[in-house]
Amino acid sequence: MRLPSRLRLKESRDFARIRKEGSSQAGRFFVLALLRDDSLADFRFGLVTGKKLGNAVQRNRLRRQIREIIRAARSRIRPGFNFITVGRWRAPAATYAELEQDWLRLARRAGLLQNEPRP
RNA sequence: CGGGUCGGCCGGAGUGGUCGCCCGUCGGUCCCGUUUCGGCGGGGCGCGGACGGGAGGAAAGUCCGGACACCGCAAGGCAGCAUGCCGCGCGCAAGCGCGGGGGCGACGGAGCAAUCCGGCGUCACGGACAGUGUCACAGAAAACAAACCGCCCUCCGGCGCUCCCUGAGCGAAGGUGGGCAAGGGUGAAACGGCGGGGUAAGAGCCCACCGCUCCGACCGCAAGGAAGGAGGCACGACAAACCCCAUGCGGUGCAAGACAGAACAGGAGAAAGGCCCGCCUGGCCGCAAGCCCGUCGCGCAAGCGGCGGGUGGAUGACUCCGGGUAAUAGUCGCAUCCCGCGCAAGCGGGGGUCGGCGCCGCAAGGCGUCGUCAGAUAAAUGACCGCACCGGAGGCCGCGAGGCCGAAGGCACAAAAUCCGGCUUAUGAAGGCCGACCCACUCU
RNA sequence: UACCCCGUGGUGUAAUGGUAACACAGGAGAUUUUGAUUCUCUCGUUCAAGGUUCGAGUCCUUGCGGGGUAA
Repeated sequence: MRLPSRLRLKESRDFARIRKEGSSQAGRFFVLALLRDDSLADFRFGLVTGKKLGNAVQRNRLRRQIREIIRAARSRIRPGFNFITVGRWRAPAATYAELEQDWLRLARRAGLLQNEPRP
């Protein structure tokens, strides 16, 4: 399953809108915020890795790992959502398995995941 | 010769599988235009398409300099800033390399000491008789000489002492005038040091040695050094205080700047006033709006880099420099025309002209290289799994020396953002080179 | 990415190159029957490391940390 950058949220007003009007779930390593948008055929997502998380190398690495988690779960993500994932300060020290477990738990609780994979 | 510790320098991180990200080219597919129905052109893409390419030595910090762009075209002056021993080399500059000179520091040696010599380390190392300023506390005195305690002489004084007692001699405290700077002690720093002579006491007052200042044969391209002579000493420190001298620098920064589309809103013409990115000499003038998003700038470029072999010089290695060889040169800039697509910026293709440099050829004309292939923009270059490597908790075998298995964990610092040169800081595995020290061995 | 500022007790501010000062807060003590008030004492690597200087919070260099601006 591919994950091109076309699905990325890039504009500041999108992020602000989701944080203001959407709902959010907080876990050990991430904060997941999402907002329904039925005009979308697919979903769109944004990533936030603030300066508290470390230097550029650590932030880039975390972002890639989140991207990989979303790519792996893409077939089960319900369409019609904009969501953003914010890294928390503990995340750079965690392993990939820990990050994936935490993110999936948040996504399930937020109702982002469906049980049956989409074709 | 071997081993070890510490420091410096070079060196930039193994391998396989599955999946993914960004850019380019070529396909595939859908749509649009056109069509002589074969195609052609363009645009889009969600294709589990193909091929090629895809972070660093510091990409970092932003401490300097340059390119480039704009601003008043950049001229002069003021202000401000930067640099600062000498020579050579490289460089546009910042700066770097090598050599030399001088200062300072601890150490070693000589000497009674002052001081001198030596190698090592280190230095932002122009100027303190151009001027101004500062030097706290302590101390008598802190920058130009002076004198608190003190030493000495003269005179006054005279409560004391001695003697052969109407007298004579000695004389404390205190005071007047004068000479001196040895000693005291303070301080970061006190107007030379040590020894001798000299003197009422002293003093470079005189002498030897040393230091200092001036002159200086001679040496050196120079910074500077210096035999010798003279002066008896006068000349404190701070310019990373103001400053002076010399040299250099216009300012702002790719969010520079150019353009396109869309959106938005009134007012005015003179004057007042405003603007021109330190100020002046000097100019200009409708105001407001201008974010974001998109296109360009933006990477086929610099006489740029890499590989192999050999040589001379400097250096501790690294490295740097000189000359030669490999080695062979068709590209660049600007203007302009045509076609297609796109709302447009622009993109793609083609033609011709002008200018510049270069190889081959008489000429028309032709030619070809080891590479130059990061270009994102909420920002690509990775994720996961395995094997290597380090690591050794713990376990097993053995009488023992020792051998075998092996978990956790680890596998640096850190990621382009307009480009380039330097500086600084971080880290630096394996392997290699150099220096200092220690141990062992051999020889003397 | 580029540029510009700032670092002094727990907090907010001072300090011509010469003993780091003031207020509030905290702690201990005194006064008071107790408390408040008042008084005394206490609390510092001046962000770090080098350098200049006799002497550095101050001057210089390099780092570290924080903040700001970019119609």
